Amino acid sequence: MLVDRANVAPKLLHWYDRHHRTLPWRAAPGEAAPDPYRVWLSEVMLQQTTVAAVKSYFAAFTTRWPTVEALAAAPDAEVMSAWAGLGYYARARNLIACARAVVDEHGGRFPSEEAELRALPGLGAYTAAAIAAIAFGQRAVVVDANVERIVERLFAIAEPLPKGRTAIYAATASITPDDHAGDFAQAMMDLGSSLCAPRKPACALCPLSEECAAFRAGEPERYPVKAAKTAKPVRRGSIFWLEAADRVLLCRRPPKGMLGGMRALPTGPWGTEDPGLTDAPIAADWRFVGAGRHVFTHFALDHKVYAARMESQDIDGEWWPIAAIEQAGLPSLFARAAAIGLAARETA
DNA sequence: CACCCGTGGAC
DNA sequence: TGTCCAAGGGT
Repeated sequence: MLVDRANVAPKLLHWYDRHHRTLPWRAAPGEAAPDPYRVWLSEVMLQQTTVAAVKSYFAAFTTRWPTVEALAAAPDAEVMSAWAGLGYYARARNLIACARAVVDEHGGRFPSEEAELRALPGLGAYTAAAIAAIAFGQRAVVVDANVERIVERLFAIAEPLPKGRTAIYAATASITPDDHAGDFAQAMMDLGSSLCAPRKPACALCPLSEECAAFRAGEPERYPVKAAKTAKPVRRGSIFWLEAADRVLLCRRPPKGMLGGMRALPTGPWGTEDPGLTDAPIAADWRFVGAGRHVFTHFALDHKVYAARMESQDIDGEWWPIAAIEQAGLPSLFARAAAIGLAARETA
């Protein structure tokens, strides 16, 4: 027996009326659509990032830059610093570019058509569809990891990703309603984050269990089917805490690549061997003050932190007041290294 | 298509 | 402690 496609959206939307999450960027079901700027900002922040992590950043950004015009007018460095700690920093670079494109090319208003949204920096297939549906009430097929998992279970699609995406998109399209596509998409997210979770789905409470092929087959946890992961290599590097007159030397990372565009502590390239003091910014009386491991998406970095003082500030870089190091906008790796340098300073 | 790109919480 | 993974996009 096939899934009764016509039943899915009504059942899901009814469940959403009762069980929807209340979130700062979201309208309650049936309410007027929220400000497209806020929808866009939240969707970009939520890319591969948890709701819990996003909340404080969303509040800070919308307080400081309430409109897309305000954000477009902000200096790059301020936006990058405000994003520090949230990760995937290409999103922040694209956020700036997108805000300026909306102001310069669209008169400060986000386009309402999915295809036009898709052409903006940082907006891929998912985000463009989500904004079109949530902010503009368009019928758009919104497919993220939650939707993929739910749809694979509903239709028992066992073909591994990414090859299975074609079938998943078609199946999602077949259950997406003409009206309330925004609520439908958000309902799928809420269902995926609660009942239809990756592990131990709560099928007994699920409004779609009667329609679900995986549930009827007794194997909901079979999905999603994923390829095996490869082990993360370990790289090694040194990070340098160089201070002079109550300031510490910071630099800015190259615009692309790891932590691109972010303020940072000096560090050489990261490789398989411990570089020691090879890439130190200056010859000095360096002392080892601590070590750590930071795990990135596709490698881990074992790093050592070295500290030194010098008399002059005669070296290229940005001499940042140590007392304000928390405001430097350092990504987590360097924020932790700075904490090590700071602690060593107090015991020196 | 395969690979690159962060982070912190849950288990 | 290790593993998985969260509202993906760019190249």
